Amino acid sequence: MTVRTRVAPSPTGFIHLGTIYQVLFDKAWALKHKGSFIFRSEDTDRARYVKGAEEAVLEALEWFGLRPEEGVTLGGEYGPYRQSERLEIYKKYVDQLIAQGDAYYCFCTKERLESVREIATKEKRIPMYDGHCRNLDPKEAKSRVLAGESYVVRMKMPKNKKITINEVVRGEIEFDSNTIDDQVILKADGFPTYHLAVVVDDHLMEITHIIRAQEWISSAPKHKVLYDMFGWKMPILVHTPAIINMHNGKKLSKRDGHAGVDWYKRGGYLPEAILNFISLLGWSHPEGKEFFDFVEFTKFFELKDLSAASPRFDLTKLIWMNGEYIRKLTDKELLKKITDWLDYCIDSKYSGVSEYSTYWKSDDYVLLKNFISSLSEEKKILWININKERIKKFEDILPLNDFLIKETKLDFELLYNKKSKEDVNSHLIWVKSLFENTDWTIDNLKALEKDLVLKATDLGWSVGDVFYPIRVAVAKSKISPPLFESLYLLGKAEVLKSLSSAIF
RNA sequence: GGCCCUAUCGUCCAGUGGUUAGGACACCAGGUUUUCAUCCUGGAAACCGGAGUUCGACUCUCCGUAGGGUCACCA
Repeated sequence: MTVRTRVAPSPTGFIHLGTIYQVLFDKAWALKHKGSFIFRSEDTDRARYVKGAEEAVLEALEWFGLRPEEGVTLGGEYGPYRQSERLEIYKKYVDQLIAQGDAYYCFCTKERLESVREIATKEKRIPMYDGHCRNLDPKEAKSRVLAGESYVVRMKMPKNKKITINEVVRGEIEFDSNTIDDQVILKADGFPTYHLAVVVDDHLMEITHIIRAQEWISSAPKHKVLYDMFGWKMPILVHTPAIINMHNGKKLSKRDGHAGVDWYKRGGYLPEAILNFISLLGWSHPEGKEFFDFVEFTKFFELKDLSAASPRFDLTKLIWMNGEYIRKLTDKELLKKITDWLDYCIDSKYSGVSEYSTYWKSDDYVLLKNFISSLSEEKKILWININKERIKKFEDILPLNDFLIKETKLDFELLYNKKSKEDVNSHLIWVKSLFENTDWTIDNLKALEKDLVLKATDLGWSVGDVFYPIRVAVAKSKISPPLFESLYLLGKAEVLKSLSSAIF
């Protein structure tokens, strides 16, 4: 039996990190068994449909290297892969269920259903459909349908039955059929609901393993009943842990800025780092390794090793891991990625703000881009090199390079730093004259740096005291990337200008 | 509230019927360094509670408790 897994997102335009998390396992499992991973679009909710959303999903999957083998826009033998194009198919199976007496027409209005729910809630009962149309005479119902009355179709949930589903991670889970609603399977607009469509499609597309988020566990018995009604074999069920937002303890929702893939793209996270990190949520490498790529993950991953508990999603560790991945890149690779990332940020219309980032609306992207293109190849590499071990995600590079890309203001108090104005002034005047007589090459500057260290000892100053005022005068901050490399990149004219304005 | 799932350091994961309960991030301290960062060394830090089974339970069972999920003509 060929393994076939699938992801079936609703094309709403938002790509949830949880989808990627799920796909990681779907894709890995299919790959591991030389099977196929399928992308199906569950676009049965016309109200939420967003144009271009399917392409966006695909693009995101590709960014992570989790490309489906088959599906929407990709083609395959089991199409169409868009549920809105499969209406006739669903209709056929709905009719079958009605004919079998496993489903029935329901003419209840939304208002009636609402009031039923309301009363139930008030009386502290479970808000469920009251079965008003369940026992309507099928012939009479049919004639009302033919007469043009608006209707939905509901599945006839059996009474007083134990429904048992088998789940790979959690084992057998038992449900009481009386606690499960007569689910609507066909809506008034002729579209199926998720429950019907997913069962029909998974069966027809010969899906062998349903790997999806754990919030679906409670709908599994509904699906099980449908499979039984059709006389179909249910695929193997696997439920991945829900990712919990550690700030509020709830599952990561799209209201949480960092739930969307774009947030990571924009912040400058590497897809391979994200993948590595999330694969460690609910799973661990048998050898205890922390760093591994997707291919290695696929090799070691087993569905049964998945944890049943829901992990809290701690960005801190991802940030650390992303930094590690950045440092593994060559200077050239990193430079390319940073420039691509800048282009992405500049081109993107996105203007969201986030509690985790304050740079998203900044013009700094353009300034930095211009700065980089103004550098010679040799300077570009030097620049990336001194930034590499100082950033954990690309966006960190913005504040770090403030003084290189724009006018920044000098804080004299910071410059003097409890020393006398006279001492600092005379020191800077002296340094300035040294710079003036220096031919601006990196070698000369590094030599000068060495001289200054020696000079400090002569003068009986601490080495730090010698460099501190230069750093503050030029970088306008007491922290900066390596000083002389920075001076070199800034250029002689700018450096002298900064020193002049620091001397009074 | 009904139903379902879950429970080891602050966080993510290991772990065995008898262990000094292990690793990573974060944190703290020290070292390297002209700042920051990187890097190195060390430290603090956990088995939700109560019964039961057992010679012995963090590990098995039950009951609590807590957290999460789900109860739509959304998926």
